[in-house]
Amino acid sequence: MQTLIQKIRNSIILTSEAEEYIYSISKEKKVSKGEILIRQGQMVNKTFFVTQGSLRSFCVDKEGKEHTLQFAVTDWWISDFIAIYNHEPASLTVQSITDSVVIEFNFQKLAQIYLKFPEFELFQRKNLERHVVSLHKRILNQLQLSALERYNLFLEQYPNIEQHVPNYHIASYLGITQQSLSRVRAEKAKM
Amino acid sequence: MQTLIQKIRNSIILTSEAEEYIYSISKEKKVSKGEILIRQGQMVNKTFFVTQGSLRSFCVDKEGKEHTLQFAVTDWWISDFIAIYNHEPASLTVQSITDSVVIEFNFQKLAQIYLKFPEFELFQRKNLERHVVSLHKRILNQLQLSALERYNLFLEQYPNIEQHVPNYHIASYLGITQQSLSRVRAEKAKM
DNA sequence: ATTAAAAATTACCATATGGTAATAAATCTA
DNA sequence: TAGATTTATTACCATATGGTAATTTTTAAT
Repeated sequence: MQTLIQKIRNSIILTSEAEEYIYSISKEKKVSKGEILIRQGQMVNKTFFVTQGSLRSFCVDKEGKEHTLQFAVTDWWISDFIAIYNHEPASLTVQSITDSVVIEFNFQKLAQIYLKFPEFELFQRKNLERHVVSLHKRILNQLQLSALERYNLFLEQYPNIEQHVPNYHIASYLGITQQSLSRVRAEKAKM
Repeated sequence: MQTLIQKIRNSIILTSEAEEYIYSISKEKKVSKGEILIRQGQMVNKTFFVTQGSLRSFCVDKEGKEHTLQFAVTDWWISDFIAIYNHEPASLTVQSITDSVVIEFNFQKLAQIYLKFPEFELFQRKNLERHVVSLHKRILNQLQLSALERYNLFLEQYPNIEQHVPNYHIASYLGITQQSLSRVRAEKAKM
């Protein structure tokens, strides 16, 4: 929890009232490997801040194949923003990849923070700006890089995740099959 | 310009002082087809709001191939947010696809609006939230849909753009070559 | 330590998409 | 309207990635 508070203080001045409010609407939660926090098809009203471990969000297509939208490691937020924004059932599943610790927020209560403590608008705008930039980069990478290049970039961006995340999850993030990733890794090893 | 003012009023209460400030930091600009507003490699300090016509942002990879990140039609913003956010030269080119009218903002002056008129934080947060959701969808579509499915979705999302935008731009947005798009269209026509 | 389960690799062939090039169609311009 | 230019299509073959399935390796459980 201290890590989140610190993160907030990096953007804005956090009053003790606001800090108290944050504590009042959140709770720390230990989740074990494989546990599902948001399930595709169900209504979503939670957002999670990761303090330990790693999680991912993914959708399952009509053929049953999984596609990973996001990996979340320490200090990242994860939820199904599409569902929350559109007030519709989750199109994503959020699952813990390792034993993890998250801070769970009720989304509606979290949304009220902007009314009660308007300084959080700035905090959130900064978060969203950063997020938009990383999504733009992801899209450009997907458009112009080969599977090998995308994999190398992934290893740079998530230097420690490889030990914890099975390759087929990485493949589903990169937009290739696990077999293709395996081939890519074999080629890479040769070089 | 009225369309932007109206858009702002949909989110927040716009004081006359704020409205005046907006006028003072912006200028309407007519741009003709093919004109380049931001050039890859140069420093960026402008953001554009489209009131008429359509534009696109794209990068050119090492082999000279273009990859379209975004199409912007009436009521959309376009710039190179990666460059602005990271204070680095443009990685994108922003080009007018048709004769268009845009409102040009100096980005630094626009950024000051949050200090002068904090209500704009809410306005921008809403914009960014909507944008994040559409980017999440785009990534999921890219991961799970075939070229044909992505093309059909594109036609739904940009129902009128097809008449104005050459197919090779659409192809570069979908992540395929123009020849592949042509094949996809031929198959589609058969059905 | 042994067994079972999960994950990763490899091989084979299938398929979608890419690249080059030629042609056709559409659009622009004088 | 004629000619030039741009855009789109098509054909051919090449290549990257997908799908199925068998095998090996790693991890987890008893």
